[in-house]
Amino acid sequence: MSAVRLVDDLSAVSAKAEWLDTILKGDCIAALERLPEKSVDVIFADPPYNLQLEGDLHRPDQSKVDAVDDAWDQFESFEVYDAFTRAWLLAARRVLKPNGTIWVIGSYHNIFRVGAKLQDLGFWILNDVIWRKTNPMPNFRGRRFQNAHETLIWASRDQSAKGYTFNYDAMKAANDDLQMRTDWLFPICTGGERLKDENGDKVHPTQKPEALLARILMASSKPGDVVLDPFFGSGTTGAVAKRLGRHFVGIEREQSYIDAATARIAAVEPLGAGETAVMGGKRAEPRVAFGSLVEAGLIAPGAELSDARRRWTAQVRADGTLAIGRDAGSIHRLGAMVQGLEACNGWTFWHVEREGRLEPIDALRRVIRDQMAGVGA
Amino acid sequence: MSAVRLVDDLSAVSAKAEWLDTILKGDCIAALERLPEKSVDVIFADPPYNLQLEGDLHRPDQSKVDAVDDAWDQFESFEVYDAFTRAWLLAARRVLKPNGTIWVIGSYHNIFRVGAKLQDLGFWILNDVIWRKTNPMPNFRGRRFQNAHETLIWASRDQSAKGYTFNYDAMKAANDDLQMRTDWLFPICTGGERLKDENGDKVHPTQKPEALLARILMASSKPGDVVLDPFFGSGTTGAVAKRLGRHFVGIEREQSYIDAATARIAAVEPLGAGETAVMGGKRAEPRVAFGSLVEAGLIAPGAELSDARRRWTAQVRADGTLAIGRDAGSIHRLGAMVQGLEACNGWTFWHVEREGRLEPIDALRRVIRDQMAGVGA
DNA sequence: GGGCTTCTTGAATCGTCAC
DNA sequence: AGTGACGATTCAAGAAGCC
Repeated sequence: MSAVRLVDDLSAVSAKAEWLDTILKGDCIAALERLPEKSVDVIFADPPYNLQLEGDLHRPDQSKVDAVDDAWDQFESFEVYDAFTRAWLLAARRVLKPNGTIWVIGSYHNIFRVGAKLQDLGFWILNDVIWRKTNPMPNFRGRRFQNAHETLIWASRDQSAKGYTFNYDAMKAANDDLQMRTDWLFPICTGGERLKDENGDKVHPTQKPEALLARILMASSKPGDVVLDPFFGSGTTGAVAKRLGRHFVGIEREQSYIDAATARIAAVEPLGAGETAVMGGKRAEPRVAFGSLVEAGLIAPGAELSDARRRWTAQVRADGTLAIGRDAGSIHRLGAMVQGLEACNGWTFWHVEREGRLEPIDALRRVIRDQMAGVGA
Repeated sequence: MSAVRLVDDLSAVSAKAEWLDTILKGDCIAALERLPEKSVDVIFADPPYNLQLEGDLHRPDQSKVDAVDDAWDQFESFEVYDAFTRAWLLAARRVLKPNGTIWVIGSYHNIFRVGAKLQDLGFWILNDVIWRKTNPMPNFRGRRFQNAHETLIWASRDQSAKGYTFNYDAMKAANDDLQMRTDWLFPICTGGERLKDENGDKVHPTQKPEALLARILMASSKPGDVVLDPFFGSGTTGAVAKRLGRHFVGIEREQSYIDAATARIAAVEPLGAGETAVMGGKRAEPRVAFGSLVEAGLIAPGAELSDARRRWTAQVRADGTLAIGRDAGSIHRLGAMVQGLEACNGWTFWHVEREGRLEPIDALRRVIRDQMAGVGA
């Protein structure tokens, strides 16, 4: 590293410090353009829904439903909404790191337009996720199904971006050891979590539950990552990011929302590093070559390996390869060969006999890894 | 009615007779253009998803996943897919009655484009509905969330069309007297319902479950209505429409699918008029429940329920209601009615005969609940 | 037959690293 | 940038096989 680059880095860090963990006031697109490119790991966006409400809606008891009729949710036409969507998605894409991902939440009023535009701009959809509401608002007129969900789209920056963060093992563990599905069940934001002003009115009409953001950030970010929310509103994204040990950047136009979010986030107590750590699986473990087991004396050259049912056996050679008759190769290649398959995980396929029982050689790899961890500690 | 109008009507009926309850062979758009305008009550469309698969996918046991790689699912680009979508939606809109509605099913690969195009063409989205799968294919590589749902869009022809059919009370009654929500739980189509050819291979790669179509048609059509499916495939729409006393029209290009669908539909026994009747609109009338058991086939429409001492019996109907003579209602209400009580838990009151013994229907509900356990949350 | 295990399969945009 | 080696990864049902 040269001194010049070091200065560059320092200036970048310094520039970062100005906007990390802050709320930028102003228009979403203009603010996005002020941020450095490729600087954000995860974007969560809850854009205006373009609700096309005609007149007021009344409950059966004639009470008026407090509809989302704020000025920021009014668009003249689909064309105008599409142009707005395209503009902010483009600006968001510029600030996203190459391996960053974006989440957008919406309802049937806008989500189809957002999804199509995401695809048009080159984003690559990874999943659509359904937030099933335990307590949705009823359909008061009885003319449709009760609208009981919202839709989230999760997308990477490009089709070719394979290095995005997905904490698969953590998600699976949190779901009783079953893969996390695309249908999530959460209550809507009510009670003590719902921000109210001094009159007892809700601060923001569409405040999202923290549990939803927590799952999103636990699934697709790492501690220390930068999380951007271009429609910050009451700051749920910032509050959850801070609590989970992620940095946040919020963009918001309305001062009343900024005030509420600022106070809210200030009151958040971050969890400790141990609590926010992401559970990693085998993928996160350091690589160990089979040969190093032989070198370490955990398996002697000449030892015999077999599969779990003792259908095939192979001999360990001093160079860390296996041999069956005249054939030789890696533990993986020979495992594939004897089974007639394209591929094979030799670590779990091959076993060694210890005290009369067959044990996968993966258990020996564990020994090596524990030794490595012990040295590092 | 004048004689002229009567003749016109007759000729219309005569013309109808040629295509009602038939499968039209040929290109979807060309066939749609041969149908009279404003002649269809409900359209159910399962268009190609444009899956964009690249390499092979293997399960952890190295077996190869049988991908949907048929020629009909291949499109050169989003632009080509959009043009295709626009063309068939326009042709479908012409044949739809002014108060008709359209259902389209898709996945995240295509549904956003379909939804946006629906809006562009003037359709008015009533709901998006989520089909949650009890048994979806896992994500074998652990790189994303398990894709556990598909999305349906339900739309009317115009924003101004307020007279569309929605059997609100029947849906509510079938859902334990709660409004039917937009998240529906069904298994994918397997077992005896899945059509196989003489080699035991599946006839169609994406056959939809009949329970899904049953709910759609029970919700949005009346007996005698005309139901059109422009991507008929193996004919699930036709089979369910016939069983429920609706007319169907199918459009399909491939002869093998037509042959399978023809035989399948010929074997369907229509239910009696009493079983397919939808409950009247009066909200004060007794209501019913347990529709999901019926949709799931755990209890067949027409089956007889009785109380533990066989003092009373009632008949199950396709919309999830019970009938005793001229009376109809939820399991709770009819249980109360026959006993002369204010309230009654129909789940424990009503029994079904299995292997000569009476078993409370609550035991069947447990089956459904077991399906739901472990899902979501 | 019954209970148990094993096998099969489903609309799927399903790697990463070193050389 | 292209190539090849490493080695990580699955849930629910129904059907079939086995004692």
